[in-house]
Amino acid sequence: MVKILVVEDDRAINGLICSCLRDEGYETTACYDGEAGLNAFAEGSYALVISDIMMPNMDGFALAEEIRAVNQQVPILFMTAKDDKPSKLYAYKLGVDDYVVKPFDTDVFMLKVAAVLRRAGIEATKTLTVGNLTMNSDEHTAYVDGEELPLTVREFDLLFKFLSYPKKTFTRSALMEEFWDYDSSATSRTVDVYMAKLRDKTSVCDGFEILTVHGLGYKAVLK
Amino acid sequence: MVKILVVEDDRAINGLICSCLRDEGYETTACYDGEAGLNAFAEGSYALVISDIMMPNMDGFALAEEIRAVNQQVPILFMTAKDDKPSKLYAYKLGVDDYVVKPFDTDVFMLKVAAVLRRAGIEATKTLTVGNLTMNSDEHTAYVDGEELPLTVREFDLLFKFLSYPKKTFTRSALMEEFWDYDSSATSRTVDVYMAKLRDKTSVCDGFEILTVHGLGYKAVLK
DNA sequence: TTCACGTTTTACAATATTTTAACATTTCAT
DNA sequence: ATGAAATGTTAAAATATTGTAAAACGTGAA
Repeated sequence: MVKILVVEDDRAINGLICSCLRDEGYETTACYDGEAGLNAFAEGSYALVISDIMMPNMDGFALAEEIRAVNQQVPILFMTAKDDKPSKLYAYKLGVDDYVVKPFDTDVFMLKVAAVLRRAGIEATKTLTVGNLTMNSDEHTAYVDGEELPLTVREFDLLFKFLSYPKKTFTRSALMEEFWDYDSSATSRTVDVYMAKLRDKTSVCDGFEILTVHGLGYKAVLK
Repeated sequence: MVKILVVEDDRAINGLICSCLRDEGYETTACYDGEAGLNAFAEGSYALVISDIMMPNMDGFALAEEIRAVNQQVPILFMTAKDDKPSKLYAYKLGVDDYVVKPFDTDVFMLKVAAVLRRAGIEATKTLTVGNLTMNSDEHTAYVDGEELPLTVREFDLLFKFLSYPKKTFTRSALMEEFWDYDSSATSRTVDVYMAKLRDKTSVCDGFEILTVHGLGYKAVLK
């Protein structure tokens, strides 16, 4: 199920958008200010964020910035009455994927949503580049300076996850829960072994580093 | 008839591309600058636009922007010598569907064209050529160096799929879901047996190789 | 029915990956 | 500084996955 986060303080508009999206088969979460939006984003895994710009507590720009700090992948679609060029430029600088000026036709809007998701589905989410490393989840391949870096499935999954959320610390148990079978009896020390392997294999990478967070787990940081 | 618009100022390259595309059964229109491309696009109904980036009068980015202003659907494939990241990002932001860096192999290029058309939901050509192998999905026949390669229906379907998405890894369950009956009780090991058969039968092919992705499934890679 | 042919299962060998376990080293709180 | 706890490292052992050949199965044509 594709989940979309809708952040818009005007409850009527928010409701309208959510209902249209649900008609199209998406699952929606409504938030009425930027802060609530950011909290909701941290909770669930959303395929797309649709946000107004002018909102109480935290505006759309600030929200986009906060989201980009933890996630460079998720597409963000701005929706606003502002049609001035500086706002537009600023939005694109933040890595926003599209910009819709209110009032808009819901049909056109839905097409934009579909286009953004399609683009994200085809390109953005499936490939990831950090420094001289490129990972492609379709091919399940990793390349360093153009040369293939052989990774096992588990190694690939772990590295892809870490690089998808740079700076985020993952606990051993969170990783085990996500990548190991429900009934796997593996010790959490297993994760440590994988980290050692990944550090070894990615020692030729120049864009990031896997750090230990003592007492918690691991994280990848960009450099 | 599927019509493709080719916008490229280098007449030699433009001619080469058009001739390859016509060989595959597409109808082509050649334009030698962005402005001419835009006019041509407005005239006819094209299923795909292939465009260079650096061109006189109007560059590829501007052309894509103009096209997107009137048509959000048509797939656009950029073709360029530029391999810099900003250009790439900008291209994707404009809703470009793929990006080919020159010089490129015509085989790979044709496969990309077919893949883009397939994603756009446009019926692609029925024949596929990789190295000395040619497959025709209408006739369900395969030829190696002009000689027929006998394949069963299932073998044909699998091989055609793999070569339609080179480098993409297919899991056993995805393949079973696509090619086996809903209520088929076949084990996923069945797929392995077919892979062995295909590897055996295509051992005389020089254009690709079927690789195992341990823990996931299989993929075909061009060589 | 038998035969031919494609499909599926099975069994075992060959590989590759994952996990354990042991010991080394580092970190952190006291 | 010191010791307990956490983490690093490594290789062998345990598992899991894949390759392959042969047999079993199913189906339609002669």
